[in-house]
Amino acid sequence: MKVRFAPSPTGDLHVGNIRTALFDWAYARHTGGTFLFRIEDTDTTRVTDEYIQAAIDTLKWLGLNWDEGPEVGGENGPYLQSQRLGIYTEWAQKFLDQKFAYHCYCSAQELEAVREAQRTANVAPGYNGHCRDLTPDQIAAYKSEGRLPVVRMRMPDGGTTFTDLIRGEVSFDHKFVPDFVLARGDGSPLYTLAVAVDDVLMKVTHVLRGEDLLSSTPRQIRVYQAMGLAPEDYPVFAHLPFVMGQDNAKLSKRNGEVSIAWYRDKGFLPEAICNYLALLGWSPGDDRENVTMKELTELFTVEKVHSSPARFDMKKLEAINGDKIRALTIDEFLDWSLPFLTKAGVITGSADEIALVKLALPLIQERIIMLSEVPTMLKFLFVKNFAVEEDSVAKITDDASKQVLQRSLKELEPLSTWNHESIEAALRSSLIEEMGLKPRIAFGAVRVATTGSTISPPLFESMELLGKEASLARIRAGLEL
RNA sequence: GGCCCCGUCGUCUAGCGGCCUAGGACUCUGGCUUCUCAAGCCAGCUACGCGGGUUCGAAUCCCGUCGGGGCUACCA
Repeated sequence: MKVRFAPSPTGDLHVGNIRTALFDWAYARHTGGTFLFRIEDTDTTRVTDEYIQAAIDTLKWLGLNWDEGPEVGGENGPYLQSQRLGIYTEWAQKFLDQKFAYHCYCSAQELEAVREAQRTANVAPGYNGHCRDLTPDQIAAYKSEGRLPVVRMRMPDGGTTFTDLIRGEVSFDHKFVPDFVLARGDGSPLYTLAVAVDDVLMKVTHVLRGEDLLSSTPRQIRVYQAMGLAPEDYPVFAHLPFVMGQDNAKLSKRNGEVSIAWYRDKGFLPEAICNYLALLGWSPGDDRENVTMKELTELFTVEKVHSSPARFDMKKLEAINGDKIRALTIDEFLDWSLPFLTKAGVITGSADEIALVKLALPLIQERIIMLSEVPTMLKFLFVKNFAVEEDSVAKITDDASKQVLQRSLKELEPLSTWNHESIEAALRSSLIEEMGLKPRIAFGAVRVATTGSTISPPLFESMELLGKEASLARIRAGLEL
């Protein structure tokens, strides 16, 4: 049992690609089979080395490790189609020799004219078979014109029926599957050739891919036949439903970010992304939603995959990400947070800073949904030139607030033990009990003065970590505003 | 246009002929809790696209219809 993920990196891997990769991976792991990763870079005008590397990095970051493919190798390599060109040429020639395929000399303009005519005549579009049975004279004539022929597969009469693991039996009448091109005029292979040849040569048994490829399946099967494969040896197909954007269109930059890099920068955890994506078009069958990667491999089966498309919902992803963050141990949370803090310039990475971060993280673990919120939440602890946020200044310049700060200062200065219990006790008895203020009003003023914002981690714990000296200094500064 | 796929709350889904006056999660609304923001707890809103069958009985099976999507490349 071997499952493959074979993207064509014409851009950054997006949510749909990743969902496919995830299902491929989970299915392989579930069955104890092999997960093969192959790069389909036959479209040299659109695939770049950068995108290929990005695809590799993305899969690694997500934890979707592969058993065969780039970097890890394997006995069926190479795993970049651009390095396998000779193989495709060979097969194309074999198909030519066996008359399964033929040279087609039609020009792009001629083809377009045929299609145009078909459109207006309202008949099934597709290649009209013009070059199927050219005479030697005709061929010679085309050659003398300098035309470079493409290799075109001859679709036999009849039809193709196959059983899709997700959709059941699917049939195509060959009247609607025209002869298709295997190799370009310059000899380079097309997807239809390379994908089928590689799946056979790499001994792939299960093809899980996007439903956009459903109608190209008869063509792949035709190539298997031409390669001499017995029907029982054809790979099994399962066409995954789309992941769509909010407005029912395919996911794009317009309706939500699609690049996985964006999610990583925002501070989404790989496990949250995988968990959420797993729920798009699949469910364990009960009410479970929060699953670890390990549980996913245990629970995942293609039979449970839907046939209908799903819409991507950022809110749900965020909710799951929040859950995953809360499930982290402090050390894990620390490891994930540090890069965000250094990148934001909040800390430089010294041991003292890291120690303080570690003490502060428990305070914010249940109040954030993305790691990118960590720097904003903890900035007040590290900032050198402290200043109250512009929007919040007005909150502490009124007389009532001044009185609160004045009194706070008076109560806190003499404290010999500086921890959240002693701070709270001092402030509560004076501000709330003696002055008779509402907690949210009184503590709100102290919060703005010490953290610089109306939103912060719990106040007394924050002040404890900030330290007595800094806390008092900020309150004094607040009084000057 | 042709071919193919799809159709349960706003969204993701459970449901595979009676357990469904349709369950869960996210969102949203209201409340509780509360030092802010969260988290947590409680409550509420809202769905089987439509029309015919089959059946004692249908979200579940069949047909039609409408709607959405994909493909229709010397892209994948």
